Amino acid sequence: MVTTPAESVLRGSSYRADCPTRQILDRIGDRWTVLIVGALSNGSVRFSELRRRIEGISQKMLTQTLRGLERDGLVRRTVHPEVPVRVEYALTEAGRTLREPLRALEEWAIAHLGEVSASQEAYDHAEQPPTDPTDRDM
Amino acid sequence: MVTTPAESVLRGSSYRADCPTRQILDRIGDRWTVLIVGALSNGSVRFSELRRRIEGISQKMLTQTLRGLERDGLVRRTVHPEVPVRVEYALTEAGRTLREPLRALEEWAIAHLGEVSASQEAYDHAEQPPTDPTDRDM
DNA sequence: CGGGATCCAAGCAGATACTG
DNA sequence: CAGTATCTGCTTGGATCCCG
Repeated sequence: MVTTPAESVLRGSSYRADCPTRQILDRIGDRWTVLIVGALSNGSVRFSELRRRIEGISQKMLTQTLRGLERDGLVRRTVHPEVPVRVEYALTEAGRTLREPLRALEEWAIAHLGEVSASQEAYDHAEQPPTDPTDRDM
Repeated sequence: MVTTPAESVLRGSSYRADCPTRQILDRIGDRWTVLIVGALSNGSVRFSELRRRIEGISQKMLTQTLRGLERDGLVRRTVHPEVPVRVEYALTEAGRTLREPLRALEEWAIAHLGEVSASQEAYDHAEQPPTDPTDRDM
């Protein structure tokens, strides 16, 4: 089995902490990042609007995740010094490029969530501790 | 660009806990799942080999994550009743289809990790608490 | 060798209260 | 409105021991 010298995780090579996938997973692998990127896909959104859109996210997590995205250069934060402060968030160019692979993942999710759920149910249903070896059927 | 009426997260529609992206994120959004799928991309791998490949994963997390993948129908577990027990893990058909979107994500990571890191450094460097307004230089 | 069970530490995340 | 700060609970995950 010839392995390419590329540091591709998806090829099965041994990878350490410095592998790209690992890095990016630490960035976007959390619960909210991908959802926020999705919510910003169409353009600038205000903080409170964002909060309403994502529903379930706490204000702390929203702020924290937005900070992370801003730090990564994926989201741009714009403060409008108006009467009540207005803050807009938007994807940067880099952030916009993230939409594509994320969309692919979403499509996979939509296409396969059904069988995944079915598999889960089957798995959970088939489980019983084989404490008694004499009763092994089913 | 016409928007489809689909419940697409990446279009910015409001999404709740039942949105597909949310579901799939709860599945593969953890630290190890994607890495394990990557490690299994080329075929069956034994438990201990898997553990060696991923490096940094504990036996508990490996077992736990593999169980989750098995439950989702993405990984098949095969026990060979040999002298010392041998257990092989392999992707199922559904699991193999996951490689594509994951590969897209990995490619994005490779292509953009540089600028992300640069952005992080710039962000971290520009930060200092403006506690004293009279001392604003540095 | 593969993995279940337990114990425990650290980090994640929610609720609340306060600021500009 | 858009945060920051703190306190705390819960989950995650590592280490260890033991079993088949």
